[in-house]
Amino acid sequence: MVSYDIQEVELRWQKRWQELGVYNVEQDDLRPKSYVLCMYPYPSGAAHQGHVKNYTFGDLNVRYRTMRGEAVLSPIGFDSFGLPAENAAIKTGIHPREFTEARIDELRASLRRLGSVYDWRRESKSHSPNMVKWSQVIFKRFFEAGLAYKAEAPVNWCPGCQTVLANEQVHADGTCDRSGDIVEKKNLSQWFFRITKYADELLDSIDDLDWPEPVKVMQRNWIGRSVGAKFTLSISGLNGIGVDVYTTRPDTAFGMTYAVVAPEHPIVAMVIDGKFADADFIAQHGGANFEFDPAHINSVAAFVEEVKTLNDVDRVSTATDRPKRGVFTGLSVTNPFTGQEVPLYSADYVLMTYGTGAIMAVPGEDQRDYDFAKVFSLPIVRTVKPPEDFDGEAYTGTGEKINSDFLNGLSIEDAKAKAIEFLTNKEIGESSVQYRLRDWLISRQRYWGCPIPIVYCDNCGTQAEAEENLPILAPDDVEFLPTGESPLARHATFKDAICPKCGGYARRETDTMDTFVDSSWYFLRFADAFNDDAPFSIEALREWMPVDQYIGGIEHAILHLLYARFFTKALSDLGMVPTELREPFSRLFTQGMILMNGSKMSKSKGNLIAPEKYFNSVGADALRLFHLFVGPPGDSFNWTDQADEMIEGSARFINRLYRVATEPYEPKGIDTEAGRVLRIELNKTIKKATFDYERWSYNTVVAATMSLVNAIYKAIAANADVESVQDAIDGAIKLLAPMTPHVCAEMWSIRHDDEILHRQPWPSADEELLASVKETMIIQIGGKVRDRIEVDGDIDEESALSIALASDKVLVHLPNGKPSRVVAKLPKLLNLIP
RNA sequence: GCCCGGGUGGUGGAAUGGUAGACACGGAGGACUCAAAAUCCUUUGCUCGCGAGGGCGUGCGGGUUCGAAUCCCGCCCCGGGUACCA
Repeated sequence: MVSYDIQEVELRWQKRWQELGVYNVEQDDLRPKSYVLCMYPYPSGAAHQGHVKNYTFGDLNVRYRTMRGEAVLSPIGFDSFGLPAENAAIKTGIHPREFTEARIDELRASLRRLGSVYDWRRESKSHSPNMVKWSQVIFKRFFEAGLAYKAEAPVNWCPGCQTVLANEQVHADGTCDRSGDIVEKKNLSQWFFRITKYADELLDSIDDLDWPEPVKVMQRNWIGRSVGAKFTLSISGLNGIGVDVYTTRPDTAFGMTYAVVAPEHPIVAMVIDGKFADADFIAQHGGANFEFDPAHINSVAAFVEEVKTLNDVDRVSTATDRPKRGVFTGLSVTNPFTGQEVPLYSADYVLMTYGTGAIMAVPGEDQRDYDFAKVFSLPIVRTVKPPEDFDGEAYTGTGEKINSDFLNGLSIEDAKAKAIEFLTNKEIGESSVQYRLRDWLISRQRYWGCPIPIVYCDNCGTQAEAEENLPILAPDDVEFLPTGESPLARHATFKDAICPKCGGYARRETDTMDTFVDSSWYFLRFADAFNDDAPFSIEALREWMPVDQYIGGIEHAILHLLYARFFTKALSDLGMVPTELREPFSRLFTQGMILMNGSKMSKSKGNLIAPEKYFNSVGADALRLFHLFVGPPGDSFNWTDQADEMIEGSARFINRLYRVATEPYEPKGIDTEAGRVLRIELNKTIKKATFDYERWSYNTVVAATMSLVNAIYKAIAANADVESVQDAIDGAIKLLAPMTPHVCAEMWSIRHDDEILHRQPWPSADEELLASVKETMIIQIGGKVRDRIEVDGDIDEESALSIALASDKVLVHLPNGKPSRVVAKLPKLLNLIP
């Protein structure tokens, strides 16, 4: 079946593109600039099918845009810090650097073998001293600007990874994104990035991004802005002690029949400490009429203990179907709207980490409160009139306000505003905006990451390392042990530092940064990869940023893409990137996954079908073509036995074109009409393929080109003229050049005296020729197709009708011999209504 | 539960309100060959009919329209995200 030496041709062209530097670009390039980037790959070794798909899309875009006359920045690098290398070190004793470099070499070789082209001079590796230095410089600037801070907080600890995790790395069911272990809560002092400062801008500017809608929706939900009111509920019988609550429904305050605090709320600790049974404390707060039954101290303490023993999975995952649990605190609070006292409960359906950790409970209009009220037999009052036929429990719909004194009769919206006005006037509350988004925890108790460039001085406190001392590199002489303690913390001298302020002894921070920090700015470095003075310059970023086309997996919808957006905005405010650069990625494409039996094809599942197998048999071009042809780029593909047959089919098509492109064509006689038909087909295909390239419909580009090749074979069988046939072949080669680059380059160079195909301009369709083509007019009777007739492209309704009425097929279905009505979309369609 | 996608031949899929099933894979038949492979050609939604031709058909039920896979309403199923966020 093979008609050319695939291995030889593919390797030769890979070498040639590299030597010619076709895809090396300079800042002073005069062509229009664009930037195409695939997401920073983690180097896990040789490429898998997911990589092949991803990098084929990337490479295709680079080559297509280059042929369209653009100077395309196409860089590549490796997200080379991370846990697997360190875990391997614990297991095998091989240093993470050595391990990682070997994996990078494998992945790099795979990408080259795939035929992916890059400006390799710009290659980056997160663990290189150069990149570590710039990560640390950026951290230092963040620290100085108050965007990086250290705080004690309840954090997610993964026992499997032996480190803390960001909220974004913990799944809804409380398991670790990477290892799947159940994440534990620990109170630790950790470093955070103040991403919440940008919550509003991160949310609002999503609208303007040319990104897939599902990704935009996920980011909006993750940031989770909600608008409502915050106010204080004072403890009945005491002065100066209260509980702040947050609600999005201040209009329902008249329906508050109890209040709830989270088990971790400070007021709960005060109950357990016996504060409310302490005569001095009560006297201090003017509690002459205060009543408290000390029996509650034990029952509250017991409840808090019970909750503590539950991990997140127990507490959260069965959220909606588990009966509500809680305990009466023994305290009452006063509803400021009604003046009534209502009981204060503690329950774990209220989370300390959201809002104020306390709520007013309105069982009439909130299902969770309703469920709790039922368990504890608490009163339920409706403040919104439900429809007549409402038979649910809590009513959350719209309606007229009732049982709400001065809010009665108002709409919910108006009542909200008036309730906030009431709180503001009484100076016990105000309108408030809350976010689901938390600050980004970046500390990791691991070795193979970028060290946090901070020292702790007994005299001067927490200090950023002096810039001239950067990079701070992790020492090589460490022991990798599965103890859960970072090798850096155990190292004899790494901790020893000099305070940059006073010059005295200081203790060095031993935690490293989350690897998502590295991938939050690497794309900026590519634009100015040779800069020795700064991570990047404003001028270079003005030339190349933002990334015009970003390509990667949907699994990064929140984590990487949100962090990178935050970095861009923060760096912009710090003056390190252009002020007008607020978003890093103009257009995003998320490719589909490769599945096998319904689950993701991956090394850990042991269901990999290695690309090497195909590189060594049918070649990279055929494998690329298969991935492009199999379906829409955004769709997942379930790998079955049929895949091999389809890959064979791709190889067959390539050979079919190769044969016709390289064998001499000597027609016996000339059929000019056959030539004309082929010419029309060629120009139609150029038009369609170009349109489809622009809309990322690569599977239909392949289909259109296959049709063209079929037409070429037909034209040859019909003795079409040589020029028409040769033009059609050249056209097909150009249209396929971004998809199957090697064989196309080879065919072009054979046919055109060693010319470089990928430096050729993109073909354009002959519109004049296309305008002269006859169209097929569909004749419908009452919407059903009854005949098809060839007509001129500019036919008018009158002639179309007379042609139609001359057709027997039409007249059979038209009892009166003429229509009662005519709908014409000429020249494509004529619909006659009987 | 809520929020996104999606449901079309034996299979992957095509069709931006206008010929449903392009293009492939697989199947069937044929040519070439001593034979096989490779290659080339024909055919391939279901159904009635010898045929010309007709009927049905895009998860299900309604609707809008001259015309619906496509738009609207109500369901069913599959995939993903999210999960007591007040």
